[in-house]
Amino acid sequence: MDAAQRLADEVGLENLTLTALAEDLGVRQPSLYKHIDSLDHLHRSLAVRAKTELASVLATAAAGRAGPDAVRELAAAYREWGLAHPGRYAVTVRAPDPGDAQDVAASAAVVAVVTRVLESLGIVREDAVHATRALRSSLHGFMALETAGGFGLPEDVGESFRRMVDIVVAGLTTGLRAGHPR
Amino acid sequence: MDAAQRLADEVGLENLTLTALAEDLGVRQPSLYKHIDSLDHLHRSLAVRAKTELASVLATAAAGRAGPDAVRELAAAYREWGLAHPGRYAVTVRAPDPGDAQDVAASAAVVAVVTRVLESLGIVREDAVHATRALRSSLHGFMALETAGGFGLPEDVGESFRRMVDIVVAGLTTGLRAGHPR
DNA sequence: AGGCGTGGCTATTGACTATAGCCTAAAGCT
DNA sequence: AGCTTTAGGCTATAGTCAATAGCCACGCCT
Repeated sequence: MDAAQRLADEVGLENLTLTALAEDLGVRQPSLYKHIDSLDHLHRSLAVRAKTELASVLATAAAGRAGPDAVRELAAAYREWGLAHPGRYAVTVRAPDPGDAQDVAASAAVVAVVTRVLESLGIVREDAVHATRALRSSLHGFMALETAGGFGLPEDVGESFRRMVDIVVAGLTTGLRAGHPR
Repeated sequence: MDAAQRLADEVGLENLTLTALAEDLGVRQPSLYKHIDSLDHLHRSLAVRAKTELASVLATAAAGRAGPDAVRELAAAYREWGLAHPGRYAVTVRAPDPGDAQDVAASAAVVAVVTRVLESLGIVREDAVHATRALRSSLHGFMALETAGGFGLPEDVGESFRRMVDIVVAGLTTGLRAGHPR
């Protein structure tokens, strides 16, 4: 698992092949099946680890903060971690199989951190679900486009990220004061 | 190309194999190489088509509208088109090879529509670049998570999308009035 | 009639996932 | 001490894909 994680970060999740992993471990490719059921199962295991790690990173970043400040710290930690560990990050996006309790729990842990932070913005109940989706979408979309090389223009990408987070924070707090505009 | 597009929408871009496409066309797999250079080249061609189509869909949706209303219409059209044509949508995200003029132009066309709409919100110059990135990130992130099955909770996903767009619109206009919070 | 381009085809290679079935060495039992 | 089980390797092999090489037939244009 450790080797798989490292390899995924190095070569990208899509290039994490069992052949490459076996070679990395100095072992023949079929031997890996003594440890995993399938490539998909490997991805799932990596996902559980990565989601757990991400939840902890986010929780640490937001610890002791509240409101807009907490959101900004969380967002910054999210992007930093994702850029530092592209393989791990890619696998966190995988939705869990609803029957897989461990994976579901790991996914929920990430969502829980975000929800807690939004709570500190005063967003609760079913508003929190929608707000969490909005924030997650923005963060993930940015990462997806950034790592896909989607931001061609010379403007600073970090600056864009900070501004996006500010926009979302402003929108979330405005929405609270004004009700939900339609 | 037509068949490839249709197949991609039906089975998903990742399952658009040359073998399947050849079968669909009633032809042997190597014969396809008389028409395309590689699978990657096929993706690139599909991308140019899809980006062009998306730009036109977005332009139509936003035509005759301005301000927040235009953004909402554009966003709704984006999601609708993406959900209706998942294969086409997926290929839209591919960043163009900088040396591929056609692909670069098609990508720019999409960005141009978004930029025009943001202009009608009063966002211009280098602010527009950051705002475009923010809006695109949100829209794409939402679609990516939605199509990956990432929204497990029962809350209405369409409602989440509308709220996210409202949040971003509110954030963009607030940011204008208040300067850029940091 | 000759020449050529278009668009098929078979055969084959090489990367990859996955399965079947064999072997060995250490662990644990009696 | 001797037997058995199990963990973890291995080879061989099948099946799916993309991709290349090289062949052939048809139609068109001179």
